[in-house]
Amino acid sequence: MPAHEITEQEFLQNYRIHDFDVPLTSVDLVIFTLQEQCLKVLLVERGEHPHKGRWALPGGFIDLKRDTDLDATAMRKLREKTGVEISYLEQLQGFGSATRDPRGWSATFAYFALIDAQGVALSHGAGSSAASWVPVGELAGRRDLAFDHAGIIDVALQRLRAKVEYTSLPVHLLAAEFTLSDLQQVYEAILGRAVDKSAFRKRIKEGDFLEEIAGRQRHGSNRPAQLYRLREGQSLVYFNRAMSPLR
Amino acid sequence: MPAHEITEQEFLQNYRIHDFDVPLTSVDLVIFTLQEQCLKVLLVERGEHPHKGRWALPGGFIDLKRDTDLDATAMRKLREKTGVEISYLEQLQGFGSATRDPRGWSATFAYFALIDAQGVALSHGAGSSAASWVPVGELAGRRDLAFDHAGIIDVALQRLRAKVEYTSLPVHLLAAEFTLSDLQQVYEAILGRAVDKSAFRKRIKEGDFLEEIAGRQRHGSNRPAQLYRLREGQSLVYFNRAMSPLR
DNA sequence: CAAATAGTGTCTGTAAGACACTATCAG
DNA sequence: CTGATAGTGTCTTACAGACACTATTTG
Repeated sequence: MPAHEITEQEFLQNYRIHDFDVPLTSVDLVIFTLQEQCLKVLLVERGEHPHKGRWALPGGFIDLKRDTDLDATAMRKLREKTGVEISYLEQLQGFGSATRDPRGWSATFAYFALIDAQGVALSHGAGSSAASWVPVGELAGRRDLAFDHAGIIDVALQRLRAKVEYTSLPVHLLAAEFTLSDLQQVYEAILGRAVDKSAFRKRIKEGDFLEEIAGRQRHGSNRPAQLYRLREGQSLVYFNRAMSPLR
Repeated sequence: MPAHEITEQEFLQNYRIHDFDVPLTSVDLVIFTLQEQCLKVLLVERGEHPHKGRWALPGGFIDLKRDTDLDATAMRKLREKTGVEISYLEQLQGFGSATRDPRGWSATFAYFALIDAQGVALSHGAGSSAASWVPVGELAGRRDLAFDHAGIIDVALQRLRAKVEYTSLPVHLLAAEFTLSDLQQVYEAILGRAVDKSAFRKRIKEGDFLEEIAGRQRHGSNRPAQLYRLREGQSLVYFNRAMSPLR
């Protein structure tokens, strides 16, 4: 023990991170996609203890050497599981308690991703033996998810459904080019109710986050539909009214 | 190494949390209050390394023995610093990176609290030598805050200002009994602009989260004002329109 | 009475909802 | 032509903003 007051530099030289207990800290992802008008969540079967063999959210520990920050960890996990490089990713919420993991006090930074699942090949990486897209409707009855992951998915779903009412979020579930009817169907699939076409289109056009792709139309046995793409840098637009009165 | 596949129980018996690196994980609080119509944040002067002597958000490590979950840690910190037992508390966001703390990879669960500061005696607990309420306007120019706390306060302020536009959040900055004029002043202080009295009162009454306190009025040299209190269990009401058009 | 703040009524503008209407393709 | 889906126009409704008006106290 030095007689003088120690400097910050001396303090750091003698500092040992494991001199006191810290919780087990991880990052987990709730990855949503849309397949056949049905909202689905990606789950992986755990290949390791604890909860080996049970289904869980993709995620894992922070790589202290390679991940510069939490977003980097989340992005890496997303890439490892789905191969997807670009998508909508936001932090959902932290979950931490003494009892959520049998190994002891643990905390997780849960993320929330929306991807277009067309052409996504699910990888079976280390630590997970299988992966599958599970319709959110089938999750209600399931008690077999690992840790508190069922609860995390619930919170993610609430957030998604809330944001759909007043933001442009759902575009991220579509491929780069889509029609306004496609987009309307996404809103309807998540909300679980029909929305008025005229009101919907007025709202979207006013939001001004899409641009027509000149000359590109989708043809069917009907009037061709204009194709749109997301305008550069407009990943999330807030409308100033919710989509339907709550009262 | 057992020849058979190990069971979950065996796995847990041999598990050592420090067999691999985990980040230093903490909980920090952005505690807002209103004094003289001015929004302020609680800062404490750090009494220990690192960043000894600099101002920082109140917070610290999770007590793995006593805190059952993250909310409990946040509530405990709030109580230790302010003595306040009941207030509005929500999780803000996680912040984590390799560089935010000189001790190494660290992550924090940032919380967001609103309290009525009347009668709050700031305690000078262990690890902090002084505490003070700093007006948010004075933070813009300050470069001397510890860690990434200036950035965390920025995010908290954005969240607060956004939510004021479409929720009943500001009631939590007032004492239990208040007039509608008091409440309007809080909205105006946070938004930094005047709001129309008639529109404001219609909106609040329709939200139906306040109740008149029968017979209780505040008297001055003018018409007395009805006192209101928050209705039981109505800690946060969402309006279905933002307060002012964003476009 | 005046001064001050509490509280209401009335008009207007904006955007959502309902829904009927027109447009444009394949076959 | 029909059937199908794309896309628009018109009327109504809900509610925020502006702002003038009334109400009730102290002194």
